[in-house]
Amino acid sequence: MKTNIPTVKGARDFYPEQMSLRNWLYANMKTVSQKFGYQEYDGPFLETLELYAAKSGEELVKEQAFVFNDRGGEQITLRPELTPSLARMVAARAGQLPRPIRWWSFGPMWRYERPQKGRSREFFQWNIDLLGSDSIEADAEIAAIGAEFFRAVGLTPGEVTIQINNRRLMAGQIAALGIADLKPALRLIDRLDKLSPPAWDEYGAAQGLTPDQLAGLRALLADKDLWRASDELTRFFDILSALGVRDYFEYEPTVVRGLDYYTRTVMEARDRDGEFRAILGGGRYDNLVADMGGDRISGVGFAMGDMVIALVARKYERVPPFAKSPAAALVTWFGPEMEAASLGAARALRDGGIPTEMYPDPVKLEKQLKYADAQGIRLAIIIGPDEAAAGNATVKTLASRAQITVKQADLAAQVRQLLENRSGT
RNA sequence: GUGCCUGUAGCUCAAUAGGUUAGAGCGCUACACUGUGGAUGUAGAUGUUGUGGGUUCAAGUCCCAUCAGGCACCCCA
Repeated sequence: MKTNIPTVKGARDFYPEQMSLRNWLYANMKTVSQKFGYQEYDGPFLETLELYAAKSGEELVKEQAFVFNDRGGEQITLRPELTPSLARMVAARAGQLPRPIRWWSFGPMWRYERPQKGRSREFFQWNIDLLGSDSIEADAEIAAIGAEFFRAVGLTPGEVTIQINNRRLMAGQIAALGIADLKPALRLIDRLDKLSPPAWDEYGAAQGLTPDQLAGLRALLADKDLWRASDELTRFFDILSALGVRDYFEYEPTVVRGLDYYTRTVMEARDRDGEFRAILGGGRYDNLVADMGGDRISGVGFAMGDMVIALVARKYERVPPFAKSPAAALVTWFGPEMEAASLGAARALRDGGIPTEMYPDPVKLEKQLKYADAQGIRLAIIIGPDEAAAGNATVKTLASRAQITVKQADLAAQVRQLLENRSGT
C-alpha cells in the first residue's frame, strides 16, 4: 500500500468481478459462434508492421498502433485488429482449407489512442468471419449472428439495433449525382451527424461538390427506403426475416463505415438511445485476402469490442450477478481435534463433484459463517465435538437458516440432493 | 495528436470569500465471551487532499508542470 505502481495508461486490471463479466461475454460469443458452425482460431498478438502496412498505410497503423523495435532491430507491432492476420492465415493455406471458411476469435488488441468511455488502449474483441462465398446469404448470416448474440445476452430490438447499408448501392447513387470521386463522398456521409448543416455544406464544398450535388446527397441520406432500389439489400432483409431476426435490423443510409476495404454490405450496431459508440462494426471485404498475396477470396465479418457491449449490457441490467465464490459449500472447523473430520468432509464433497471451500483457520464459527455469507456460498458444513462424536455433520442452508444433521458417510449425497432440490424449484 | 472539464479515506461525497489536529455515510476491523451468519449497538483504523514545483505569515482551496480519468475532435471495437 506504500508504493502504488499504476497500470499502463488505457490498460485494465481484471478483478474477479470484471473477469466474470469478460468470461460471460466470451461464453455467449462462443455459444452463438458455434451455433452457426464457426470454428475458433487465433493469430499471434505480435505481428510485423509490414502486415498492416500492406493494407495501404492507414492511420490505424501509422498513428494508432503500438510499434517497437525488438533486439534484432525489427519493427514489431501489437496487433491493432485481427482481420489482416486472418487474411494472411487464409491466404497462406488457401489451397488446403475447405471453403467456406467460418472462423471466430476473441482476444486482446492494442491501439495507441486517447482512452475514453468505451475505448481503451488494450481491449478484447470478438471477430467472426465467413470467407469463400460471395453470396448475400453469407452477409445475412454474419449479420444474423450479431443479432443472435444480442438475443443471447438479453438485449432486445427495442434496446439495440443493427444498422445496414450497402456501399455498392451508395456508389451508384453518388455517381448518379455526377460526383466523380467516391471516397471523399463517403467521408462526407460519415460526418453528416457530426457536423452542423452549414459546416457540412462547407465541408462538402471544400471537396468540390456543387450545391446541387450536396442537396441531392442530403436527400439521399434522408431516404430510409433507399434500400428498395438495391436487389442485394432487398434479398438481404428477406433472408433475415427467414432467419427470424429481422426486427433487430434497420436500413440506415448514413452508415458507410470508415475502413477502406469494405466493398458492399456494411453494418454497425448501436444502442437505440445513442448513448454509446458503436457496439460492433463490419461488412464485406472482397479484395483483402488477394491484397495479402492470396487468391481472390472474399469475406464478410464483424468485430465487437468488449467495452461498449459491457456498458450497454450493464445499462439494461443484463449482466448476471457476480458469484463471488464458485464453491457451493464451506466446511468449517473448530480446532485441531476436529481438523481430520473437516478435511475428510471437504474431500468427500469435492470427490462427490461439489465445489468446496474449507476455512483455512479454526476461528470462531461466527466469523466462518459470515465469510460464507459474504462469498455467496450456499451451504455451511459444521462438524463440532457433538457431531464428531456421533460421526455426523450438520448442513446449514444459509439462505433459509435451516439445518439438518446427517451421517458423515452420507454427506456428499445429502448435500447434492439439497443443491438439486433448490435449483429445481 | 488538438481543445475543454475533473482528481479529497476502499466507495460516494463535505470542507464558509486560502486560516489552526481535513469530516460524514457506506464499507472494513474488533468487541457484545467462548457452536451459528446477512440486523442492531459500542469502539477503532485508514488519507504526506493524484504527483512535483511555485505564490503566501498560512493552500485541499490560487498559479505552473506532470500523470490519470471524462467530454468533443480524430479514429474506431
